[in-house]
Amino acid sequence: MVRVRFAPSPTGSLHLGNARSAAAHRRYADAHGGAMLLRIDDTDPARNVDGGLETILTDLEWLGIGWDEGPQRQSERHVRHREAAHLVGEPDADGALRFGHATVLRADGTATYQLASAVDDLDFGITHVIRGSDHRANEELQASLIRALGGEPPVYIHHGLLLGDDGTKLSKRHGASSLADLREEGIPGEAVRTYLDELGLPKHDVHLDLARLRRLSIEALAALSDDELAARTGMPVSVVPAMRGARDLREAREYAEQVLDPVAAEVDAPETIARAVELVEGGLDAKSVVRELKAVGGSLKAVRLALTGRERGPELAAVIESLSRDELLNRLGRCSSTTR
RNA sequence: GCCCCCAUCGACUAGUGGUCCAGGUCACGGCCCUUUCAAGGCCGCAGCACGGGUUCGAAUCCCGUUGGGGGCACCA
Repeated sequence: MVRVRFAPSPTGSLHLGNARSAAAHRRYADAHGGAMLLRIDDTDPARNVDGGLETILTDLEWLGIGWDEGPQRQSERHVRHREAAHLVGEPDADGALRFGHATVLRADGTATYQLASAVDDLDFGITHVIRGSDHRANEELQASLIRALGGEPPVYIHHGLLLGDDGTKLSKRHGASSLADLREEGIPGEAVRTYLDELGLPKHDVHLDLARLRRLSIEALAALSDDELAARTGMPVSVVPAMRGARDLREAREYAEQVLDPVAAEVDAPETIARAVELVEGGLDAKSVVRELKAVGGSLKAVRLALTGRERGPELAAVIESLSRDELLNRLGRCSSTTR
């Protein structure tokens, strides 16, 4: 029975590297009919952030990644860790316990990552440890610790790292790389999940490809039904036509707001506006209205301005389609009266 | 400095000795669509890091070089 554990530290929103690891664990467990344990590596009180656990749970849910056991906080296992440290460690001059060259228990009695990780992997019957190559050097120590405790070490699988633009290990300083950042930017969770799954677990490093992520965002949006798109953006279904073509949820919201909240604008094209009013009153559909306006050489720009107050935005036909007849006449009428 | 890992278009990759004068996707460029910005459609550019082997035959195997990354904490 395969058992893996995803073990983030509660230091804030997961960055893409961690998220990639989470997705890889889920996939590995599923592929082998195994289980995934969620473990919170919070042995260092100094690094723990308030609400750190909740943030991680939110991130995982957003990605659609579930787990089978946990969350298990390492800090809650300190008694067992201390016991194990005394089993294998040697006291040093500062009152800490060491195993070989590594400290396993600090002088204040708290376990270090090396110890806690090894003990928990052993106690929870972890069969495969999947992690980035930045952990490669930890394998020997941790395996030794487990053997010293009378256990059999798991299989260690190290994969290449996710690199930022500068070609170094992705970290907070690279910016816009935490899940919270991406969510803020309007990238749908499933686009991120797809991207992470595409990464797989190669041994070589991989450059973070933001362009690919944006591409997947466009595709994820295209795959959403009208109702889903409306729900995700918190906008009424009626304005969905105006949101199509947006590249992310934030942009979709902006498009919708343009239609929903027009700003005042000077429009100087009375003939086009009058014609538009006629066409709308005539009950023509959006596309036909646009076609007819074009046929008479009307200024579509003026119509857009009249309807949204802006010079740019979603395709005019989509804007018209997103508005009710009354609202269309209202906005067009308001314009023709102010320009006359 | 020492130890470890890796190496196909700009990026992500397919490719595991012949079917590869290397295929796909993204980016990029051009065209079309669009009286806006996108989205969409079509076409195109571009690569096996280098040098030695092994072999009838190498992107695929071996060695070296170069390049890149990671580690060398009482951080995880």
